[in-house]
Amino acid sequence: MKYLKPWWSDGGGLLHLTILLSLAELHLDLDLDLYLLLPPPTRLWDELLLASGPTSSAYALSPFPASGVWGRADQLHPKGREPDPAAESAGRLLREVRALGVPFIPRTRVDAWLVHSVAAGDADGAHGLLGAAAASSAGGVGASVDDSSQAAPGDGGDPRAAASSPLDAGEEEKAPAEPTAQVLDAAASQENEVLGERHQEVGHSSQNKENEQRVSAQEKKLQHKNEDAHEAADKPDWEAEKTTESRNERSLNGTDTAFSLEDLFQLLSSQPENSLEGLLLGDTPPVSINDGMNSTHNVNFSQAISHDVNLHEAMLLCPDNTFRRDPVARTSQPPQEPFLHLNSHTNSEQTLPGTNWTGFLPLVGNQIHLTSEDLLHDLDINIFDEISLMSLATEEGFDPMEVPQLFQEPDSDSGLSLNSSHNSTSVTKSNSSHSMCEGGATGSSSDLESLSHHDLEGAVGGYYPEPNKLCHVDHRSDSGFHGDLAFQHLFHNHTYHLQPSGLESTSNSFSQYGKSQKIQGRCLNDTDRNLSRDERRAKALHIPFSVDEIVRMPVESFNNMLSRHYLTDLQMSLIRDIRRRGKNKVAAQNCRKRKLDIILNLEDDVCNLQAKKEILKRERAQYNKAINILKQKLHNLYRDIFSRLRDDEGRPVNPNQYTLQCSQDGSVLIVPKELMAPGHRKENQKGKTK
DNA sequence: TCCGCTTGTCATATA
DNA sequence: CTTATATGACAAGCG
Repeated sequence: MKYLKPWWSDGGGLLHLTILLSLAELHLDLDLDLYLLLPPPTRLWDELLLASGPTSSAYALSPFPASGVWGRADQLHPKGREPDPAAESAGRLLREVRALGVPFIPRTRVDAWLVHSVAAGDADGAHGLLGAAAASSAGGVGASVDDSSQAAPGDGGDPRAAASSPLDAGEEEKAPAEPTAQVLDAAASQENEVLGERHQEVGHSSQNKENEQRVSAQEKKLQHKNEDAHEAADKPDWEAEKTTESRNERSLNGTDTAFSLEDLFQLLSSQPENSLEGLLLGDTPPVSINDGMNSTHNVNFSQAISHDVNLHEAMLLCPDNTFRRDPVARTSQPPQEPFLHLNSHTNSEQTLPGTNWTGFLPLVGNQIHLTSEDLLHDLDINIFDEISLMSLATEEGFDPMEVPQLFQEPDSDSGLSLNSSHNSTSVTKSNSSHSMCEGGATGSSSDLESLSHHDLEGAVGGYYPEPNKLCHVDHRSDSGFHGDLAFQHLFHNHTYHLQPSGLESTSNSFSQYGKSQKIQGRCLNDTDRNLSRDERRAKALHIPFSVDEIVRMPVESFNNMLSRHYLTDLQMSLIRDIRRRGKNKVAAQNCRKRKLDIILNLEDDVCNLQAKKEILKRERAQYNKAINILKQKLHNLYRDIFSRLRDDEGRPVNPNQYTLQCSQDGSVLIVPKELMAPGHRKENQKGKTK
C-alpha cells in the first residue's frame, strides 16, 4: 500500500477504502475486493469495516492526507475487529453504497493504475497517466472512448474533465467530482467485459441503454446469486469454468488488464515502462456505465472477483494454459460448431499447423506427413475410436453390443471392460492393461484404442495406413452427415462431463493424465481431452451417468439409479468397474495418506523418544554426579569422624577395623567390621554406642 | 538408461 | 453372500 500513497494523498478529502469482503455466508463464494470512494467518514465507514469481518481484510487509506496514516482499516478503526457480520449486513451495505452512487471498482484495477502512476514518478503524473489511459484506450483495444474523455489529456489527463462523458453525465452529479471517481468508474465498466461483452460504441446512447440492460441483468443475476448458490453448486462446473477459462485466455492475450499489485510490481521490475503502460492501460476501454442507482456496482462486484482469480492464474500459475484450459468449458462452443473447431484453440500454437479438421479426416495421412513428429505424438488415437463409436451411435440400428467388437484386438486382452465377457475378473484384467490411452506416447499397445494406436505408431515409423483404416470415420464424414452428427455428439453430449469438483480421483487422474495428454491428442475435443479413461469409456458406451455420480453415489442410490435405467450387461459391467475403480482409487489415496501420517507420527515418536532418552541420560549423569559427590562427602565425613574418635584407652580408632552404623533412633554406633555379620550387628551396636 | 516417486489398478483380507 | 473399505503389490508414467 505504501506505493499507492503518493497518488492517494492527492485525492483530498475522500475516504479511499479497499475492502475485502468475504461473503461466503451469502453463498456468493466470492471475495469482494473493491475500492470504494466514500465521502468523509460516515456510518458506512463503520459498516464497511464491520462487514469486512474477521475472515477478510480491509485496507483503509486515511481520509486525511496530512495524517499519513496507512494501514489496515481494522487497525484504524476499532470496529474492524468486531465479529464477522451477518450476510444481510453486507448485502444491505452494498445496496446502500450503490444507492449513494459511490463508484467502486475492483482493487486490482485500481492497483494497476496506481502502480503505473507510481512508476510514472509523481502524483500529478498519475493523473495524467490516468487520463492518458482513457485516451489511449480510445485508440486502443477499447476503441470506444467518447470524445469528451479524450479531451482529458489536455489538462494533464485530469479525470475530472473526463467525467463529462455522456455516459457519466448522470453519474457526475451523484458521485463526487473526484478524479479517481471517474477513472474508477471507467474501470468499473471495463470489468463488465469479463463476460466477453465488449462495448463497441459506449458513447452512443443506444449502446448505453444496452449497457444498462445488460447491467441490470447482471444485477438480477447477482441478487439471485444467493438463491442460486445451491443450484450453482449443482451446476456443471463448465459454466463457471468457462468464465475462468475465458478470463485466462483474455489474460494471456493481453486483453485483460486486471492485475494484482504483486503482479504489477513484478512487471515493473522486469519490463520497460512502455510495455508496462501498454500492458496496464493500453487496452483499457474507458467505458463508464455507472449511472448512479443502477446495478453497475453489482456487475463489477461479481466480475471483480473473477478477474482477480483470472489474473493470478493467468499471470503466475498458468504460463502455459494448455492444461489449465478447462476441458468442459470447451463444450460451451456453440452447438453449431462443426468438427472444424475441434482444435480451434485460442492459442494458435495448439492448433495443428496448416491443419483444419474438415480436411483432416480424409487427408490425415498427408497431414501427418506435413507435420512434425511431435504432431504425430499429439494425434491421440482415442479420438478416432470415440469418433467411430459416436458415429456408429448415430447410425440407425446401432447396437451397443457391437461396441466390444470395435475394441477387440486380436493380440491383446484389450477387450477391456467393453469386452462382451461378463466375467468381471476378465473385464478388470483387461482394464488393467489399459494404462493405454495415456501410455500411447510411450508405445504401450494393448489398449482399448489400440487398433488405431497401432496404426498411428505405424505412421510414426513412416508407414501410414490407409486413411480409411486409420480413421474409419472418414467415410461417414465424407457423407457429410454421419460425421457431423458424430462430431456434434462429441461437442454436445455433456452428459458425461468430467466433474472433478469434488472427486479427488478425477483431479488426480487429471494430474497424471494431463501430463501425458500434453503429448496426447490435441486432436481431442477439448471436452474429451481431460476425460479420464473411464469417462471416455462411459461416454463411448453411452452410459447415462457421470463417472462422478457412479463413484460417489451411495449404494442405495446407485442401485436405484441402475434399476431406473435400462442398461446392457456391458454397460452394467462398465459402470460397476468404474465404481469399483473409483472407490478403490480414493481408498488407495486415503490409505497412502494414512500410511504417510503413520510414518510421520512414528517419526515424531522416534524424535520424542530420542529426546526423552537424551533427557534421561542427562538426568542419570546428574544423579551419578550427585551420588559421587555424596560418596565423597561421606568418605570425608568418615575420615573426619574417625580422626576424632578414641577408644576406651584413648587410642585413635582404626577406620579399617570399625565402621559407623546409624541406628533407627538416629544414634550413631561404632561397630567393629568383623562383627558386622548380619545376625550380630544390632546386638553389638548398642554396646559400642558412643 | 536407471532410479525414485506418484498414481492407478488389482487381488485379497477384513468389517 | 454382498458390499465397502483397507492394504500390499504391481505396473506405468514422469522427472
